[in-house]
Amino acid sequence: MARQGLNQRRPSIHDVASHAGVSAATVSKVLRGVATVKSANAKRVFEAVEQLSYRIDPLASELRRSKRRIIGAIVPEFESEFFGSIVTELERLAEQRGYALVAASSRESETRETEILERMHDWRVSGVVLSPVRNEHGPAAAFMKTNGMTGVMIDRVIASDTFDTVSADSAAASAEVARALVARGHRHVLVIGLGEQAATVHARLDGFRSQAQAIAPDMRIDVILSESEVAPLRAALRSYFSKGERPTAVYSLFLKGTLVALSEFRRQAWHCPADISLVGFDDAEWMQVTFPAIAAVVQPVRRIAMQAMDLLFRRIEGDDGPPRMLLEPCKVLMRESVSPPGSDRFRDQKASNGLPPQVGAISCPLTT
Amino acid sequence: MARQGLNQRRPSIHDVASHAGVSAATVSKVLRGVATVKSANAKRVFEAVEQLSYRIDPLASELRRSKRRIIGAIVPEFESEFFGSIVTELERLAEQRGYALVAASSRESETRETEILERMHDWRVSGVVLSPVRNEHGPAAAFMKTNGMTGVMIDRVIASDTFDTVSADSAAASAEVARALVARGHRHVLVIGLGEQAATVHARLDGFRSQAQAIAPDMRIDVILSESEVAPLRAALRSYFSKGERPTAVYSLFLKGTLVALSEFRRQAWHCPADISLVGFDDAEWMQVTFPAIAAVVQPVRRIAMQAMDLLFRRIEGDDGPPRMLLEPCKVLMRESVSPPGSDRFRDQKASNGLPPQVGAISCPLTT
DNA sequence: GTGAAAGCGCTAACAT
DNA sequence: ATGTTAGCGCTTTCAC
Repeated sequence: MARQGLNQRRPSIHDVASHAGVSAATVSKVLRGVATVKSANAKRVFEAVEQLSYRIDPLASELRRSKRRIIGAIVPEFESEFFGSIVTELERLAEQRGYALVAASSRESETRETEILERMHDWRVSGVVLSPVRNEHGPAAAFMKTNGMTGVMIDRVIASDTFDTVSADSAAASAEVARALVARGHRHVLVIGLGEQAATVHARLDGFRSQAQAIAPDMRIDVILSESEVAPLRAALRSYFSKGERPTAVYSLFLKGTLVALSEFRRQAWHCPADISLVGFDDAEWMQVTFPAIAAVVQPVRRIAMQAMDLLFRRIEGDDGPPRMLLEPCKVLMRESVSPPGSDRFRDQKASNGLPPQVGAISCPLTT
Repeated sequence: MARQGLNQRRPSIHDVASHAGVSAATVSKVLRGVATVKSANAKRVFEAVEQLSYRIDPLASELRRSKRRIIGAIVPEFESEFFGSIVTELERLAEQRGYALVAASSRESETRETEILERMHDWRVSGVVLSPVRNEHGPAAAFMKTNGMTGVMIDRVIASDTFDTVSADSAAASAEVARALVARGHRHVLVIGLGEQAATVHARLDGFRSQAQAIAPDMRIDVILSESEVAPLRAALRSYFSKGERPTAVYSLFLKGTLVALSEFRRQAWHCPADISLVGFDDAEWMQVTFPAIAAVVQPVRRIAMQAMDLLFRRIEGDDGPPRMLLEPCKVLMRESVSPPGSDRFRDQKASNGLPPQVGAISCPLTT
């Protein structure tokens, strides 16, 4: 049985050289495609490479050339669809340009964020795509600036005076949510969010609030922002409801809040949307297969990744223009979890056949 | 405005040396904690390090020492909660031992899987945690073996004669699902799965089938296995239902199948669990906040990651015993989506108040 | 105790 | 057209 991990010393460029009867320099030239090599020798080099199944050690090579074809990516977590997709896209785009992507998760900690950044700096990465825990003014950004790192910030950012930023146009999306809710007659909305994600949360909240107030001055907007953890938000929400507050709709500014809201609805034995409507920022695959299907703001993940990489490589290639700030438009999907308040259209339907309502004919493509 | 990306040459060990008035060798010794350095000199070195904010270039250092403190991780995708958590855990465990984790996604392609493996081999990673697209016999495993790489395989594997494997005990979990369904009186179950994930799917299917047949020989089990894509599964499921087949329960062998099943239920205007029960392999956060809450098999993510890393580092440290095969027990959460067939307990409840049923008093902790 | 020298695997001038 | 030499940033004998 062939054993694993023998760690047989891999052939070096010198092994190839002696095998082919040339010098290491020649091998290097052949492999980097320098034209000035006699084709007979080139051939012998290729044969030796083949025989020894030699491959360049990219890290050694890049050490010598003092540049590393590595892009770092830092996200708050790997577990969510959103950041998972972001990393997937960044990986694809980096590899497209012949770079390797090294991804790490800050696990919602700014300390860890900076540590990762230090490591990436130690690795001499060519550039970093940073999705900061909090916003564009944290210690990570400061570290990048101080150390002259090349980077682009995404997602939980508004605008930086040092780095390019790319994010979803949260304010516009929130305004659209406001219009949709107002149009359906909602005049008392609870907005829930996480405090620490300052940049994004405020954009989302303000976008909603200003639009709502503009078109429905009688709108009452309650806000519950918790710290970074989910538990306090749940507690606050529970206490809010137990005080007898009954908004007709909830707008959650982030995915976990949507889950919290749903679970609190269950706890109160409220039916969505008959008793209360729900819209959440961030879409997820499951939201279109549940009953009711959950209305959501869809972030343009691929576009964000694309723009970020474009800007990053522009910087890597030497562009030193002023920092750019990109806002990419979201899509708002008004699904079944939103209906006019008190309309009870589902409840009414049910009375007729004794069954909860189902929208049978809708096809629900899972592909996103 | 301080510009980014200046790429000011970073201080090297020689800069520190001259700053401290010693040689590079001495600096190296101090930094690696060799005791035989006069403390006065050590102090000056530390000061210089501080002043220049010098940091060792780990890649250069490891080049010289011909070992790289890097662990590679390859997963089929980043987007799912399961693999997201796996990567998070692996990252944590690798860093705990002073290694960096470099994660990559094969995007369900065996070709890409091997390419990634080649790159990691080029990088001279110390070891690899591979979650193969298909199973332990694919080209990736062959590549690792041929090249004497150190590695552990997880998730979609049963047992390898070359590498350690760690996976959830799919068969046992499936048997438990079978018992639960049989106990509730189900005698016609549809099992759906994805064909290409051969290793896992078969363990899950066989575990279910043999247990069901053992305790309920009259059980009818239909099986729909599709290729790797979701679309054909959906089509097959739709055609199956449109033929008039009416199993009383569906057991989905993987998460995406659970979503497909739910969306097809909707399409048929069937109510879960009144009309049909549903259990899925793989849990997700949202499954406990929907109505009905979805019954699911919970994989022991952290344990899998832990065991994988333990085995891997044992190999890295030279263990060359025979390959081990670890099966970690799952938890089966029988939530509301499973009820006795035709029981209509929800339907009955509804008749009384004209509302769909809600389990109000259940608290649904989101923490997993 | 310390530093000069050699070298990890590779590349780039510079000779030839 | 090729090989020699020097060196990327670091570590490690091995003399002193």
